[in-house]
Amino acid sequence: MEKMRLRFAPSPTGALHIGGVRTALYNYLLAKKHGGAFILRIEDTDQGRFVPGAEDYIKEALEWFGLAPDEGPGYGGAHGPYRQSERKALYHKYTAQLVENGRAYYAFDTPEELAAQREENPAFKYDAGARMRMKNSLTLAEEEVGRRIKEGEAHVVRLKVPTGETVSFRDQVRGQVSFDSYELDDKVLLKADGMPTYHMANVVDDYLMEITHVIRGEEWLSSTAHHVLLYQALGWEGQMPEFAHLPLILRPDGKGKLSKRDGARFGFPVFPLSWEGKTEEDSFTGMREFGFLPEAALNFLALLGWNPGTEQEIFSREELVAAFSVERINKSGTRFDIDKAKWFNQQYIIKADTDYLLERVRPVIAAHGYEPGDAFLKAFIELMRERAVTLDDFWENGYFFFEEPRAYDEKMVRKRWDPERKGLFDELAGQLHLVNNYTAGSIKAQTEAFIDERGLKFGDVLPILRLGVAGTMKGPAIFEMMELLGREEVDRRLRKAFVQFNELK
RNA sequence: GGCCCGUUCGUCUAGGGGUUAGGACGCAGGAUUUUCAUUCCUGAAACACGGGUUCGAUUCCCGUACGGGCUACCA
Repeated sequence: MEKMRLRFAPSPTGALHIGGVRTALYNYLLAKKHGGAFILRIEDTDQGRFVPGAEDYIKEALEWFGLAPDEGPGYGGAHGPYRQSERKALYHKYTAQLVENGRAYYAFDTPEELAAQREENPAFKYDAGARMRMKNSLTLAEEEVGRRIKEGEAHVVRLKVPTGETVSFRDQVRGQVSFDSYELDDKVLLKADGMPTYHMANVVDDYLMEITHVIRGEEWLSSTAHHVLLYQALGWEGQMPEFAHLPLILRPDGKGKLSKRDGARFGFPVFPLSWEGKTEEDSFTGMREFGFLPEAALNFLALLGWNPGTEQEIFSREELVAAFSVERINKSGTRFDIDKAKWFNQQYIIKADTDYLLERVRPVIAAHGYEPGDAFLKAFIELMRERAVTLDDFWENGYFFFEEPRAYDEKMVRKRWDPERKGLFDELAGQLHLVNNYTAGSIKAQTEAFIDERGLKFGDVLPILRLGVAGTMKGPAIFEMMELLGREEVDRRLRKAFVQFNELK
């Protein structure tokens, strides 16, 4: 069997959203499963929508997820160039061939004229029924056409869709899909600016790059009929790739496909990495910056529209490669569920290697101005990992490991603190300060002895220590926390807290 | 509007002519942890509707409804 070759072909029009990442992932998984190649192709044929930096963003995002392409701009490969803007000559060659064979034609109708047509008739389609009324090489005399082109008049090349045919193809996700050719319009193949449209470029490149399988979003399903027609017109039916159209990723409320705005609208990231747009409206927080682990995000994404047929939920990239199959891709649209994504992230944080987490938590803490040593940070991570859903939570829920509590949980202080007992607690603090060997075990033993001796209950003392040290009732085991913080720091915090508790009361 | 695609708990899904319709997230309750979280247990929660076909349909067929996509010299 020939080598499998799959491509991910985004257009550099801005940040790549999560649906695009999933498309890339599925392409990657299928390629790797069969020892094939995963190719990145940049579809930069729309000069009006080109956004500088978008290509780098796409590459960085893929690499963050561990989906580095085998071929692509900057990655090498024998089928380049991998930017469509650098392949213009190819598209010209094949469109010329199509015109010559009578499968395409030149059209001189201006955008304004077409707009006017649609104004008049909103259902207007430039198709077999309309083309003989338009200004093109089918209706104009040959000399006239030659003259216009020679004089540099703006023109496009359009596909001449045959009449009376049924165009059908087998989609690997949806099965047989058919269209009557009279439904199909004469798509523009080559634009007036000399760039190809997606339809032309995608067919030419997939053929030239020997792409065997096309996995893309469902938004392409309708135009696949045109692509099939193009393969036929070019004489490449035999080399036509397999198609698999993925269900769309829907907004959390199910109203339409997920779009750029939805991140801001629903308050969570729908992009892999943050993006600095020209305006605030055009800037987004990424999953990375939100505190997601790439492995977790990838795992979550893989299960959005595909399932292994088993009850396994947690998959490493390697396991995904092994388990993936196109047959198990779902047909229906899928909503982006941030709660599930967070759950995956939490699971990954709990199970991650400490050293791995160390490198990811360090910057989170450093962002707040603290650069503790590895030993401290590792101990901190072990204490906090079950309490963090995102990497940011290490700071949010554990900042008191680095600085004094910003505030005390007043409600709890009022509930647990008795001003009469300040002396008693000062005494306890004093005893703890003097404990030999400041470890969780000995601090605990000393506290227990104190409780016993004074006829107290754990509930009288532990919450007070916790509140004094962390300010909150939420957090890791109190004695472990105290050990990590150290004798002097704990003593300072406790003394200060008891004074403040009296003021609060 | 036209064409194409879809429809199992709130969400992601398994399943498939006869099942107590299974799992996961979330939610509720409980156990463990004298906090929180984790972990474990329990619970509520679904086959869009109408016709067929069939001894029997959630499952197959046809409609309807609903949802989505496309309908650009955007991808």
